[in-house]
Amino acid sequence: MHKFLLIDDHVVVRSGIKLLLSSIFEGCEIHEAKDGETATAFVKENHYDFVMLDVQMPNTDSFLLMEYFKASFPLLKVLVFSMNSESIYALRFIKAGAMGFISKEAPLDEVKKAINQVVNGKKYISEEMLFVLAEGTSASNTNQNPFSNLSAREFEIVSMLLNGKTISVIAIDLNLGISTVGTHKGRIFNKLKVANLLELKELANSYNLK
Amino acid sequence: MHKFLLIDDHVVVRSGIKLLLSSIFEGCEIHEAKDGETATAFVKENHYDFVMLDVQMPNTDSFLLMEYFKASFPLLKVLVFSMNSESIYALRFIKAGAMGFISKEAPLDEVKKAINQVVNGKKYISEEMLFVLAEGTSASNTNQNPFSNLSAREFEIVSMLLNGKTISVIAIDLNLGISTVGTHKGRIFNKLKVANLLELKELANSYNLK
DNA sequence: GCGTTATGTAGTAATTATTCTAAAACTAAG
DNA sequence: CTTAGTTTTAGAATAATTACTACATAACGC
Repeated sequence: MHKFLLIDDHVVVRSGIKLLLSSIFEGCEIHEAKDGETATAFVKENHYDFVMLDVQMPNTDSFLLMEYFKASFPLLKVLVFSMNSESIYALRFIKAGAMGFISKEAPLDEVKKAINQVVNGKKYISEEMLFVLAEGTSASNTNQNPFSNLSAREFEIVSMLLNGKTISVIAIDLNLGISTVGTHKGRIFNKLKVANLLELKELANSYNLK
Repeated sequence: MHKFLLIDDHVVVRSGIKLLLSSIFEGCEIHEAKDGETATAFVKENHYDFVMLDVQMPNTDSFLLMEYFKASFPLLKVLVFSMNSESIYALRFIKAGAMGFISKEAPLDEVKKAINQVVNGKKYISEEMLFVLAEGTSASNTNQNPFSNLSAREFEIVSMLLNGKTISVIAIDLNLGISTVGTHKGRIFNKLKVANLLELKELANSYNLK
């Protein structure tokens, strides 16, 4: 009989997934954890066919949790699902050993497919994810951290941007023309594939960058 | 027979709620809408016992949707549910005519209670909500949450800013002049005592606001 | 070494954002 | 119903940012 662990802080989400799982795997056993602490307690005591892990939970760093799972239970299959389809996260989770990554916005068929694949020990990566992965690896890029592709100057400017400095302030600080800093900023945004400061900040946070 | 409308962009959430509703109201009819457009089409064609409305959806301003419901179908009962338990939203939705507000983090019993109340034409307000309401009305307004000092429009714009939208995009979205939005933004920054978007984001995060 | 690509630098033009001011529109209190 | 305060709205002027182009160097691949 199948045995699953659902990790998500929202009751309704858990109910939804539970319903879905029950419909696919008749009579399966499903445990629910509302945070990382509960989850770790569960995995220590049980053997699960697979674990569904939500990305965003209060009081829980789900990426850390993922790493813990891989370190302590290397055979545990983890399917990560996220509110935002943000593929930035996806890549990191896959690299950290997740068997799949699916957005909560995905159609039901897609979710089912992902679950089935993972339960059968196959990796699941969505179309769009594949695309992003291809982009990322094609550039002979074994660099896990996108920030390491920045030049020294760019990195210097990134930190200042992350500290809330505007390009004109940065220009003064570094004795550069405003448009010079602007050019750097544009190139930084291109390299990191972010559209605005908030996305930059988010990306930086996800890499524990200050 | 009961007839409900679920408005939420996530399939799993809808499944969860659907399951819950079916368990309470045997044989009820449930329609699902994944965005505001679909939702408005539905309410025009049907009479619902009540509507469950998610706060955060892409391509949809749920607050605007709420106002539209109240304007066009004053008798329609709306139960708003939100990812973040933050009551700032709650107050605004209640003021705009929602019959209740419930967090997705709330225990199942609480959700059931809320649904039952609203279906029976009673308002539902949770314990913590009541507490906050009391605080808000008391004269000594040492409001813990600076965001509650924002006007409705300001609040609307803050959420959009936090979603990475620029002033000009917001202006188009809301059919306002660019300088209007700029004025709002300036006042928001003053009220919240932040100097830039990153600080705003940080403040918002510290109050668990999205 | 030589071509190619990445980096650091700006000027100029176009686009966007901010500030200041102020008029309606609305709300609440008297 | 009037008045005082708040909110929502912009125009105009100013300021800041971005986009595009350009060029000199530096680094890199073969």
